[in-house]
Amino acid sequence: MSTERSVRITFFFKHLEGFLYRHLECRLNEALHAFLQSTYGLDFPNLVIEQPPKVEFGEYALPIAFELARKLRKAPRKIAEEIIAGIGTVPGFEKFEVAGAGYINVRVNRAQVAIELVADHEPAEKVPAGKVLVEHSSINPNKAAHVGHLRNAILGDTFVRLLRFAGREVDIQNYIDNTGVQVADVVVGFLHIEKKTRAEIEVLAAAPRFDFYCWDLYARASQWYEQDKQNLQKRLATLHAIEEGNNETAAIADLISIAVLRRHLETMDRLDIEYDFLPRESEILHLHFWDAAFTKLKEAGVLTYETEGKNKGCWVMRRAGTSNTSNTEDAGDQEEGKITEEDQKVIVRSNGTVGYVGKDIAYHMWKFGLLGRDFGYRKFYRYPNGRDCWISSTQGEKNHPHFGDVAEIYNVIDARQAEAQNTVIEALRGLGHSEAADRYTHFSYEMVALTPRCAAELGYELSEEDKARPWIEVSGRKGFGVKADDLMDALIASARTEVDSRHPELEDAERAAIAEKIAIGALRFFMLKYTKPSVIAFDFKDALSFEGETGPYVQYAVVRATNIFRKGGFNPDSFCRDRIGIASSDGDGARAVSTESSGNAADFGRYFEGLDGSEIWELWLSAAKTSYIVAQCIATTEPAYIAKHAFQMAQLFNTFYHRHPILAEADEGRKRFLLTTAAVVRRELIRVLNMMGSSVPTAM
RNA sequence: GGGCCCGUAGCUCAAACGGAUAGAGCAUUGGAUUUCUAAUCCAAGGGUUGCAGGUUCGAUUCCUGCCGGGCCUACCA
Repeated sequence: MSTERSVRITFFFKHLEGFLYRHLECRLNEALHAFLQSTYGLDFPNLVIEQPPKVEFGEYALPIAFELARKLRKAPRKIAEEIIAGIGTVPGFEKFEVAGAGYINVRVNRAQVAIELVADHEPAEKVPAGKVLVEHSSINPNKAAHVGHLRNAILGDTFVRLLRFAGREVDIQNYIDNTGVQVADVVVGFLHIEKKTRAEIEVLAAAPRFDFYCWDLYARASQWYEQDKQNLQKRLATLHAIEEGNNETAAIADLISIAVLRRHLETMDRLDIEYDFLPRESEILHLHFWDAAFTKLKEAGVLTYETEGKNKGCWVMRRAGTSNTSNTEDAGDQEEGKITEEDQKVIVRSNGTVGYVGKDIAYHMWKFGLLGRDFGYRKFYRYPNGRDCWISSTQGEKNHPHFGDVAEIYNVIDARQAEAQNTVIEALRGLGHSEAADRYTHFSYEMVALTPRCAAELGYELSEEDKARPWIEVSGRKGFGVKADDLMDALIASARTEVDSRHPELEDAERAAIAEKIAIGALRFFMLKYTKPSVIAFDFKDALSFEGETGPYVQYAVVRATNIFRKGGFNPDSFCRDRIGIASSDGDGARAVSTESSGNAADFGRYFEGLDGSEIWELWLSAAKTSYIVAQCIATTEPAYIAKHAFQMAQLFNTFYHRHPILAEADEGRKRFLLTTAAVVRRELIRVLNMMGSSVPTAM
């Protein structure tokens, strides 16, 4: 395990460039991998690299020696020593040391990381080929969006931003189910309960917050069905008329769904959430996507025709998650591929109509470019920034962007639909598109429910049983829930009260703008701080909080950093460039930035020494982790990590801010170092907030 | 009945791949230099990680069983 070998190993590093946390981790991984391979002939496909519990232990920790102890029949400490002796030097690392019973703690070259950060130099990544499609929101266009939809849209939009940060090209789609029962119910409400004419509905649809009107009407329609079961016939007739198209009822349904859809886009635009394309179920129907899919599904034997039992006359497929590996003894008795009734999912009903899973299969074949058909496209909505959002249409415009035909898809859909999603995946697999199925991710998350207390606040009467529940599910049918716009209004009003009392000197418009940024920042952070499998039991008290682990806490850290530069007469955005600017042209910052003047990046090493230095280093380290966290978020489809990261960095910054009065610092070199620290952290915080879809107010 | 998810401090949540003393926020209590500083900072108390086994050098994490809760399980979408 000579150094010669180490040098040779070094030669094969794929990630020679980069000194940020993520690059160093990759390089450490490769160095270790190569060493274990060449020395012990062992291959570890996924080596564990941890983060030590405390920064004093270093930046990385390797528990590998414990794992090797058994295989090599040696003490872990001994193995750890061997590895350290054999691995030699790795660029960017300063020291490997044995700790505890056999950990290898790894220290990085702090100054080198700092130089990289100051230069804001992120080496070009090898980005996987192909486009990514993220589908999110997908709100039924029959009533106002509520808190549950906010969670969906915020998760989806943040994931899009994370992917784009990682260099991926992303299409954002919002699937619109405009021909289903939910829309039919509102149509029934207008035509049969309120007995409105088309002209009257048109007037209502043009009024502000038409979706709120529909919210109530939808709940009334549900009640109306319960009053008299005969009324359900109206629903059925309406549904048929809508699916059929080309009639007055369908036209009214279209006008309603379009108006509500516009409201949804406006609501989401308040959160800076945009879409590229809105595929609608009506086009999946009218452009006969299903026919094309049906033929292929039959040919591939994915669908089977039932000739008896409760699903007689239906085309069914195996429900995902049910086992088709029947006991071998039984196999002889049963026909090949026979699915028990319980495990059957009806795709085509006995009356020949297709259910939503079938339509979803066709839609997903289209997404991967496997259907052989395409939508028509027309422009639908223009965002304030000038970008267009397109919608599906039977007859489209000639020139339109190319949608679909993507390499990977992520569907942001709540956990209740896991089985349906998995059934679509299995259908793709059954069609022989395993590689597509493997790149199909159901981005599953749990619902937003309301705490019993919150429900009571909203004026709902609760049974004793309900009061004892941890949460109560939102129900559109009952009109039970918190509307997205109402929540945003409440947040803005609450933030506004605070801003008014803190900054009476500011103009009204500026105070309004500040309150809005705080409100949106709070909301987005709130929806992101919970991990996906956690049900959010919504409560106004938690959501309206602007202190502690919240979005405004992070925004405030940035405002504080900005204040330092303003008071000091510096430009925070160009501060780092001005420090390092001239020197980094030959690509190697470490050498190029010499120690010609104190306060240069290369000088930073000494400021990281000692206890005080280590504390500041922890802040730099956090700032260096952004791309690492992003990669982790994408790999685990978990945006919560980015919120956690933002909070932790802000927390470290606030401590730093409190401990070091920067502008009062007498030592010029040290002052510049502290300013650079603030500039770098500020930049990273803004970057991370942008990924979470929020921006920073001018004052707080 | 079957499938999926959850159970961690008084409350709300973290702890990717099994790893070092299980961490935050809120709430409670006590403190913070007229400063770039209070939407902030520091400190204290608070834990048998639902229960019982198993695997492992090591389990909040993996396996089995039980207890408690949620969701899915329509010729609805």
